[in-house]
Amino acid sequence: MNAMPNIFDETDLSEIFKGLADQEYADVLKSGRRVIIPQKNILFHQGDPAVNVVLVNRGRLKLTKLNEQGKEVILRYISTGELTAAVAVLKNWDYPVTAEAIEKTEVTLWDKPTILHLMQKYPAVTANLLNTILERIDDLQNRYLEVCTEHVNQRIARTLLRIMRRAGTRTRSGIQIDMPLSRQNIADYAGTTLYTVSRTLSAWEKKGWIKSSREQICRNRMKICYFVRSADCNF
Amino acid sequence: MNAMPNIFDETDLSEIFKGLADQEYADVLKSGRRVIIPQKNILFHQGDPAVNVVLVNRGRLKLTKLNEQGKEVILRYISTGELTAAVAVLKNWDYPVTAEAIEKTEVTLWDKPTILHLMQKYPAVTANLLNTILERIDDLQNRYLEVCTEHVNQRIARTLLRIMRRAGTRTRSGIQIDMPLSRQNIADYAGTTLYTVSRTLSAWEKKGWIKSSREQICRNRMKICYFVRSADCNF
DNA sequence: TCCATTGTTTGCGCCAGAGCAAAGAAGCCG
DNA sequence: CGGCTTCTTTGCTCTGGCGCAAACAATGGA
Repeated sequence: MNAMPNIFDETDLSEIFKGLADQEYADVLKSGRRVIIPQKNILFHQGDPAVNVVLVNRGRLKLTKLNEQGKEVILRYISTGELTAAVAVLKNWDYPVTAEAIEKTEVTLWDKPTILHLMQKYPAVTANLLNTILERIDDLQNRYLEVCTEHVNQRIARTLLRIMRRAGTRTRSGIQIDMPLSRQNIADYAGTTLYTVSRTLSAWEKKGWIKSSREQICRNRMKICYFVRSADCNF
Repeated sequence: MNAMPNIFDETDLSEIFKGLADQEYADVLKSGRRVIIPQKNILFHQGDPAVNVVLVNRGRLKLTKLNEQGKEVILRYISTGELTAAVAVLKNWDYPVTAEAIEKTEVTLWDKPTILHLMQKYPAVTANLLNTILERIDDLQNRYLEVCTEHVNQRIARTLLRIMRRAGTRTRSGIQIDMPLSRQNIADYAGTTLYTVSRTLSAWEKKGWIKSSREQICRNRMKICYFVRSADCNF
């Protein structure tokens, strides 16, 4: 019960709650089930029947998709206040992706009957859900265009900028990504390889465009931080 | 007025009308504006303010997206009975793509107030709209994975299969694509180049996997047909 | 019928980027 | 502190696929 104030603080800006009165979203929240997922644990696997719509209250999920040969891409990171899996649940699909917690993550889960009920009770929930989905389409279309038409270094740059926009904090020397992000992760996001990412970032570092390290500014296991002086990155 | 029976015949299976009574969808249809777009004409340009939701009554639209350097991809073909532009209109965006009629095409257009009104009046319209959008997300996610992880020949094969699934008719010798489809189109859809597509198709033709020509089976200007013996295409 | 236009094929060269291997570097744990 | 694990870097090689150029093929219009 004394956890309630935190809940509101942390999910205050959530896309799903826009337009709801305080007590309404308390209702929405408490009709869901709260779960803590330890770092590196899987919330759901690609191919599992889609049961729950997911809201991230705290932490971050990585959504990945595998092809038949076992090659992987990162479709998206889901950060605090964001939703995922709505599409699959509403359509009675299997999850089309795998969701892994890249840090200790707290989520709220609603099963299909519950979310349908909420959508009916609070039209704003429907609208917000729809909005979320529409943004994702736009993002995907853009990234599809990019991966079809642009060179690897451009895609890597865009990947960094995208991630910074959603997980970056300003510091004196630039914008810092504060989540664990390996070269492999960047490669999976940009549709390239570990080696190419490493070479590209090294080159940029020599040019002074970025600074990458494992220093303690990021307090995760990997402690990788990227600093990008935005003036030099005019993509 | 004597056009009305045709209207119903041709749009009968439309995704937007599922779950509506006959007179209800008559109402939906007639609250839209009918327009004929000649072959090769543009219905809307990427970057224009998104005004109308579009239903294709007859014919086919090609949705393309350009990047800053002028390189193009085909995001989708919109065939008879299918919708497009709902996302952009609902979000008050500019159209994120360009829509061109690849044959003489008849469409119904609804502006934002009208479509909102219809969505309110007929919940089935909302549901069907949402469904359409969700299918598109899934398709995009799959294609994004493919373009990131698969080789060109696989992507070309998938492109053909995808287009055949949606614009193919069975014949004695295989499945025939009956819409104008150039090597460049296939390239833009698969994220590769004209030359690579041509070489790949030539190779497949030598193997007897496909037959491509400009014969009169397709009665469009280009008259290109692809026959694929499905047994040999186990992608 | 002939010419202009539009689409297709194919030879050739080149290079961006993949992939392997092997050596660092950083963090973790006992 | 030392050894193990995880991540990163970089040299080297190789090739898939791009892109030009030029010839060829089909269509449509005058």
